[in-house]
Amino acid sequence: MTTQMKELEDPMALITQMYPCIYTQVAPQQGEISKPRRRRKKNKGGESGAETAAETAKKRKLSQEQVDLLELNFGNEHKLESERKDRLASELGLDPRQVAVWFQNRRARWKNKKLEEEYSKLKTIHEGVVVEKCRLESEVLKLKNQLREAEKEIQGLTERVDGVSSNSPSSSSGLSMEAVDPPPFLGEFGVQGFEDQDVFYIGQNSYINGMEWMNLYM
DNA sequence: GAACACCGCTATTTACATCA
DNA sequence: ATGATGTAAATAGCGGTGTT
Repeated sequence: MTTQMKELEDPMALITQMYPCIYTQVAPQQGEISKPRRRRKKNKGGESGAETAAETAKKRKLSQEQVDLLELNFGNEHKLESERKDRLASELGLDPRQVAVWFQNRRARWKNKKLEEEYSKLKTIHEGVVVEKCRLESEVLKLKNQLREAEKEIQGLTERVDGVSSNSPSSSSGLSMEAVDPPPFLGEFGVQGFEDQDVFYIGQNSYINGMEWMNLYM
């Protein structure tokens, strides 16, 4: 087995997993038992009917011209009907069987190439997704930190308000925001018109204060 | 439905070319 | 010169399909 084919083992699994509908004919479905192929015996030669080395050598390696014409035909149509096979064979001075074998091998090479292309495409997409995941995770961390800060702010404000109201019961009519720093946690979620108050919008035109929001959503 | 031929596919072998 | 390695051609075995 070549190194290229070894490299394809994982890609195949990956692609099959991601596109089961596309590659069902390529790889066995999950749960499907792939029969172990019976191992082929080596033909050590010397049998009756075996060709001489010279005859075998003569058959080897098609000429560039033959390959060019075969490639041209393959480019037009990957499948080979018997009529076209016979015509090509006579044009090229080859056995129809050789033409069929050439197309068979060419299809296998083409398929391998396609799989490699598909694999590198999926790999690129996967890398992008991983980067995006990292970005979102750090965003989550950042937001959690912001939330923690907001909690502290709310806690501080609550304590100060409690202190003020217990010290001067006459001022129970409302908060005196002059003494309080603007609540930073509203940030980009701040509601127009409520910039100076610790309120959150919870939809349907309802607004609640920070502690209630915390109780609801934390 | 069994037997057969034909075809395509995958895995493997074989022969050759190239390179260190 | 030679062994390792890659590649193309060829083969084996299997399954699917159409025909008789």
